[in-house]
Amino acid sequence: MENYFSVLSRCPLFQGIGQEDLRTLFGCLGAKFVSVSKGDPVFLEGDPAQLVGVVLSVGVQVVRDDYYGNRSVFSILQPGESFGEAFSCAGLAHMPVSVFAIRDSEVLLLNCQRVLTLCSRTCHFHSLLVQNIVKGLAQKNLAFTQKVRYMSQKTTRDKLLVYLFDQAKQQGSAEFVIPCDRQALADYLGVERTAMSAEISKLKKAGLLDTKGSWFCLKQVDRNG
Amino acid sequence: MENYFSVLSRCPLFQGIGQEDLRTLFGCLGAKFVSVSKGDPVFLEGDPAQLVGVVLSVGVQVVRDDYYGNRSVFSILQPGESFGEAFSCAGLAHMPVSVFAIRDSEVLLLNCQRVLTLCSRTCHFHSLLVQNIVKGLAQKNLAFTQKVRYMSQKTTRDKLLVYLFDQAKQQGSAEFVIPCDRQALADYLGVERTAMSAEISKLKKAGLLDTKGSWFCLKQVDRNG
DNA sequence: AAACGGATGTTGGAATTCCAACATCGGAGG
DNA sequence: CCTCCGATGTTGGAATTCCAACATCCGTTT
Repeated sequence: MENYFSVLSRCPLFQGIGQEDLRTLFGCLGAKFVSVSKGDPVFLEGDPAQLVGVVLSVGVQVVRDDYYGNRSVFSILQPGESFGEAFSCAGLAHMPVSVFAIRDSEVLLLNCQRVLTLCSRTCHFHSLLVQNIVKGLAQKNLAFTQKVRYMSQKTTRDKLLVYLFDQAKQQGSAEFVIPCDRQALADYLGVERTAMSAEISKLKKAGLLDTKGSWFCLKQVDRNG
Repeated sequence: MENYFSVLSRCPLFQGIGQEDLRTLFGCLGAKFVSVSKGDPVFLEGDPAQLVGVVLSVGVQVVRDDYYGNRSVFSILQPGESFGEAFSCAGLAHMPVSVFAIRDSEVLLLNCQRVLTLCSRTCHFHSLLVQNIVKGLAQKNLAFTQKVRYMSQKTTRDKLLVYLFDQAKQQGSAEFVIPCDRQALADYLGVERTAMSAEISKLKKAGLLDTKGSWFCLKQVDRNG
């Protein structure tokens, strides 16, 4: 574990828990450090859904197979990211996805039930771990809620505008910087980059906004006139 | 609380916790039963995000205002449903939405921090409550993940097919029943009902599936020849 | 300064979706 | 059996999006 403390300390799951406490916690929870060879699974679809994993070194991907067995890559995980908690915490009996190492990798595995069922001597950091898991799940919920709201808008223009209004509100100013480039924004909103670009131009010409690079400025519209 | 035990016992948040245990739990957590008059807020946007609410009687809605103050209804909550946990658990400082009673209503309010921070004498049902919260958040995550995957498909046809393949897989059979009518499915997938209807017809004619009402049957396609 | 490359903007025709209007089906009730 | 009505399917033109190809801008390198 010593080798990975720098990763663990940056992992949202263990935020606020010191190195010594982590050691205690892992003992208490029966945490396992596992080496996975390139191409081998961390777990397979259909396995009991009880694990929460933390990626310690690069090269772990989540894959799912459709009804006809066509495999698609769901996500590629970075060191410090955790996986499996949504499935294990949702009470699913079986994992609906598989996780493979695409290189020789190390992962930390925790038993979700042991994490959530509190030990008799309630240690502070165990409670912190639960709060961190809850926080992560809740934050993903909020992120999903927003994304779905944008994607549910009918037109490219509306998706863009709802997103920009949200940014303005979140940043508390009609003038703000978005955290991604045009291509990433288009992908996030589920629209064509070029169509979005065209809409941005129209909005500019209509005097509704100004933008340069990642900087945007929404112009107040008189809605009563 | 006696009046509402039937609602509370059906609430996912309190699953597996008996009436007597609930009484103890509510005492321990300082739960508050609150009456809200029609039109009054349960909480307002900008309030500290620390509450988890449970709707006890009909008439509670979540609203949000955009950057220019235009109000839109986010969702209407049914008795037994909980609200606010995503915001309070995500560590937001302030509520990004308001919750209003649209009729005289009763709600139960819990302090999220007190729920997640375990009391020194770790009672079993307190742990259960935490697990139920985590389960709810995790299940919403899974539901969102699916919806986003469907909505991210480019065409109506692909959205529909990915959804149907998922259903087949989830129900373990090429023949299955979906839990909603055409209009609701179209809304869920973010497509036009009529466009979806047209796609279904095409797929039928192409021999790729059969359907009647909520019953569907996917035809195995020989992908190797 | 010139060359280069990545990000962004523009354009036009093909493909798709949207929308309204209407057709058809099938169950509930008279 | 008939009528009604909601759910579903069909259709055609308008609107939008998609896609590829290309233009422009701008910072970096040589």
